[in-house]
Amino acid sequence: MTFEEAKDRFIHTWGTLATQWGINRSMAQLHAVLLISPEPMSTEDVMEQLQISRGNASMNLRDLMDWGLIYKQLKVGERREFFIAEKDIWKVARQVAKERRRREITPVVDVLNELKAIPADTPESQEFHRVMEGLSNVVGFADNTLNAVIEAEENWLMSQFLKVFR
Amino acid sequence: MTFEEAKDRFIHTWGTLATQWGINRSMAQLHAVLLISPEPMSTEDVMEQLQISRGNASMNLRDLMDWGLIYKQLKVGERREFFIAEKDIWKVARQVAKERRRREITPVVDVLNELKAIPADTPESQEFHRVMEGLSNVVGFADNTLNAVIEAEENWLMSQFLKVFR
DNA sequence: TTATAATTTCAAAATATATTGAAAGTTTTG
DNA sequence: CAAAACTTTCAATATATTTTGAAATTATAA
Repeated sequence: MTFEEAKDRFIHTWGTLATQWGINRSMAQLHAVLLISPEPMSTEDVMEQLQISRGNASMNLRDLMDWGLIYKQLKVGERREFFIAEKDIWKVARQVAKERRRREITPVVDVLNELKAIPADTPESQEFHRVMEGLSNVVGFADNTLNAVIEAEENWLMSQFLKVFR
Repeated sequence: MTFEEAKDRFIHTWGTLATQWGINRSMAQLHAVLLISPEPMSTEDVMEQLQISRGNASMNLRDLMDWGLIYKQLKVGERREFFIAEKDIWKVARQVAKERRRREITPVVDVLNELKAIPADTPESQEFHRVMEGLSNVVGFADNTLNAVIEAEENWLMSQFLKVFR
């Protein structure tokens, strides 16, 4: 496999994976392209590399900035904006964990807490209560895990984790 | 909030959450309905409760069985098939972790290993190599975490985990 | 200030995904 | 075996999501 093929394969794989995660292909591929670029890239650059429209590039680059995965970079004497990706992959993971926690876990925790409070008098509502309790535990676990990733500023915590579950 | 409202809220919330995770609404709602039902339900039952078509119910019930989240149950003297959900929520979590690992993590691990092997001679390919190494580590971490959930047969392992990251 | 360059917005079009429902298939019963 | 009861399949339809591209907006330079 040549280097060019490898790049394409990575960009393509990243895009496919992302769609399974509710992230659109363009956004994932933009991220992939910027991740492996040693140089800042302009909007034109990424448009050309991925063969996507200006609007698409603009919107998804902005989303990537909202996620904290890429930054704008200005070049002196250049009017255009350039973009660079966050290259610390653990930081990327922390950002993603943080966003997903905020968007997906927190609302569910709130709903489950509300639903746990429903009186459990009939067989039906008792079953319901049991299920809500169980889900609370599992979601709490997911929440803890994401938090562990988010809070892990130093490597020792990560390596300790890896040790426990070797 | 009445019990009926709580049920609806749960079914709706579960369906919404699922779409963010690449699981379709019907499948998630079918799962929710069966989870909180103390009794086995027939296809007709779930069709009526969720107001979905026969084909939709049939296909998604089958998918849920493939995921190991629900089971068929036969009633004596009944010709129809009934369905019950796996009620052990930790088992549900393990099943989901197992499926997602198989479908999402494993293929990425393979691709990354392949791409890590690309010679790193130019600045571009060196950057590429660095990124692949970093991603390998992060994906490896996700893989370990999912494995921990999958392998956790006993509660002590889970509680130990929770302790580490309190 | 005006012209120019670059970026953002958003309605329309394209694409992808989910759902329906009727026909085909399967299993059970008499 | 044939009829009835039930389940599955899949082409057509509906819905949701993504992408485009041109117009509007904003920022910079002359």
